[in-house]
Amino acid sequence: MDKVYNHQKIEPKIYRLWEKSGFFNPDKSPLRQSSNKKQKSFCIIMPPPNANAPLHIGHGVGTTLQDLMIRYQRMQGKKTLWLPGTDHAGFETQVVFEKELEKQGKSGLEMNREEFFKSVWGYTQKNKKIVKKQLKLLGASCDWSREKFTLDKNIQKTVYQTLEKLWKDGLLYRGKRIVNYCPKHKTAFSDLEVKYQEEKGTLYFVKYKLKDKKDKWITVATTRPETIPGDTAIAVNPLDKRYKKLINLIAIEPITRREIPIISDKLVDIDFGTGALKITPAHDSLDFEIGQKHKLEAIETLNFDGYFNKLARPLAGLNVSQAREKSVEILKRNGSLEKEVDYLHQVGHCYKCNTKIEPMLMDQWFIAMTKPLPKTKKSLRDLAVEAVKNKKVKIVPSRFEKVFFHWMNNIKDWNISRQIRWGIPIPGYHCQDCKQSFIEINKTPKKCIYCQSKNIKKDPDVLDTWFSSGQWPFATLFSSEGIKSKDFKTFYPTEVMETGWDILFFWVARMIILGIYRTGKIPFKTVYLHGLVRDKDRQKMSKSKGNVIDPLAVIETYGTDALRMALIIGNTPGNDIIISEDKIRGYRNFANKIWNASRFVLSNLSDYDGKKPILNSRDKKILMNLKKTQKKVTANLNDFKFSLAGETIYHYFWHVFADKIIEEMKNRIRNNKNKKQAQYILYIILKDCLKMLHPFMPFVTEAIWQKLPNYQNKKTDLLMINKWF
RNA sequence: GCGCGUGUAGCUCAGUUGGUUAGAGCGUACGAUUCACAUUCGUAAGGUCUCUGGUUCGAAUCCAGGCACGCGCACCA
Repeated sequence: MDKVYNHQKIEPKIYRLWEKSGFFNPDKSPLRQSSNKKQKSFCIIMPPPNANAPLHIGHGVGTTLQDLMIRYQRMQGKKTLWLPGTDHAGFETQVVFEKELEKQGKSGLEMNREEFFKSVWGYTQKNKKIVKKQLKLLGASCDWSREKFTLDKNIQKTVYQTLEKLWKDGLLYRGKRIVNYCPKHKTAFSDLEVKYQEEKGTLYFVKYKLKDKKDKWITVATTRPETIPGDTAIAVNPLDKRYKKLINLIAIEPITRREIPIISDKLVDIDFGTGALKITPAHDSLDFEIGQKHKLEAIETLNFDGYFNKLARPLAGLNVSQAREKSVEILKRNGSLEKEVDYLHQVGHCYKCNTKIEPMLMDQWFIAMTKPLPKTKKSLRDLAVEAVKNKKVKIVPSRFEKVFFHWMNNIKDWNISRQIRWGIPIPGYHCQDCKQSFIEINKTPKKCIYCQSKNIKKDPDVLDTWFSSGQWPFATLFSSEGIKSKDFKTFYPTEVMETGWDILFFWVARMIILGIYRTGKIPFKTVYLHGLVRDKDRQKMSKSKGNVIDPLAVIETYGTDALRMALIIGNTPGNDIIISEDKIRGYRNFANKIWNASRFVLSNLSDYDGKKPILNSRDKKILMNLKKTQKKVTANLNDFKFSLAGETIYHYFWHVFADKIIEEMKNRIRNNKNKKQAQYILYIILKDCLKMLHPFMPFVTEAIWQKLPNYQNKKTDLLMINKWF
């Protein structure tokens, strides 16, 4: 054995050894056969990394924690499956890819749909390979024979079937609604993709003259005077005494001079501004809601390219900020502007490019979240809330359950269509005659299912990525046989979903919703939410910020085991962690400590026969203490307290075993005092420590295990599949 | 507005249902070392556990409130 642990030399060899054994595959693991018939299964579906970039250190956290659980459970003798895969990540990937093109001086617009799709496909395939290589470097013991991609044929088939089911159940509908629209990316988003930022704005108090009542007016407060040409009413609260007499009168909109009614609706906040609200159904979601109720016209004055059209007359051809300036100018000139007040408010921005989101009226596909399922009184939301409420799905840490309920209570219908090119196409069709839309997943329809017209058009949009990844837990296990497949029966519901808290709504909630809806069963029993890795300035790591740490570089310098340990210790669920090189170096030293302590023990076992000698009470006490440590580590692992488990074994190995026990036994062996007992104790503790350490630091422990003497043929070849205590 | 989190050693963070001298990594001081390991060992310095009050035999831990920072959600136009 080398004097210093050489991770660069050993880690690749060990991974090859594991892969060659085939034991990552639960069907081939020998621990399975040696256990009783009612063997429990343990399955984690890996959150699929986006196939658009190499992994960053944040992925390292998830991968490490999952591998830790998987290795521990595998050693517990369970039929253990960790299923890997990657996500095509629709919008995310398209953005990254277009940036790449830009760097090369190209543009995605030069390509037609097929060419574009093909080049992105190639791009993701390349990244998939990199991701896979990185996962292996991290020591991931996942079953590569079951690897999946969100665009695999079978996955897409499952996704389509779910879509069809939703359609047939009346939960998927085509509707013209206000959606969040990014004028730069020219696509709609769900509510989650909008980031609100506080901004200094101006609240304009605008006078609308009353028709037939000279010199009388009603004043409304608005931050968006440029939308005035889209106004189709003014609304006041029915309880507002100030305006009671004005209800049902006609006001004159001050830019294009149209006549609009004054209506009453209890959604209007009496205390805001003047208590009178201008209603622009086409460009505001509350206004749209009120407009629907009162059957108001929705005048779409803003085009999808971000410029106003001729319906906004004097503002036509201007973008939003230009139009705002111009409208204020007009209002000032004609005496309609009562006053301007500085105003701090939250403005929605595109989470990717920070462009201001425009609420726009668009035809999109929505999933009804609060509508009852056929023959039940329960909605998709109800099913998910119920599962978490009665602890069928447990969230760790539990405080996120509150957050989950809060979000669920406010949930709105989910817009799943995206006006981009990379993703799973929506199998939707629009009839040009009767103007109705429908879903058809099995064939290309020839005519409209409603009016039989042959004048139908394929929907050009793709599905929100989260709609497909929201089905990941069962889609990955379905293979081609769906709900009857063997893997699905064996491993679903899966045991743990390990992911970051930042995608609790985006992903976890949707998996619970779609999992229960499609299979009737929860997708996983426990959700473990790890913290985000942040840099020294507490910034979230992201490629666009350029502050990512490349795990490859860290692994090369300090080794995977050191990195893993640094990511586990001090990392508690739901709390973010800051990773420092010093910490990683510290655990590199620990790996070396394990190596050298083992080297010492092994070099002193040459004349030992492996038999258990009679022990005195002092030696028994030492072994009792070992048992106590095992119990503590086991309990912590069962309780998702990985940091504590890691600290416990770290402390025991270094400061009890190496510092105290080895020193004592060293003297006894040298002086030939109870030498056999000393050798026995060293051997037993080392062996057990390697087991305990293996889920944390798989490489160094396996490498040493391979050098352990094999007394009475009792040693299993690979530590990886050795039985936990 | 509603909700959540954090505040522990110089720095970054742990602290398991309240229970002896509050821990880790790095850093600091002094010393050791051909004997498994300088990626080492020993010793030490360094903490009013954010503040105030309460419950308790006992509180970093539970409760109430204050201060500071961070975050999530929300149709206040």
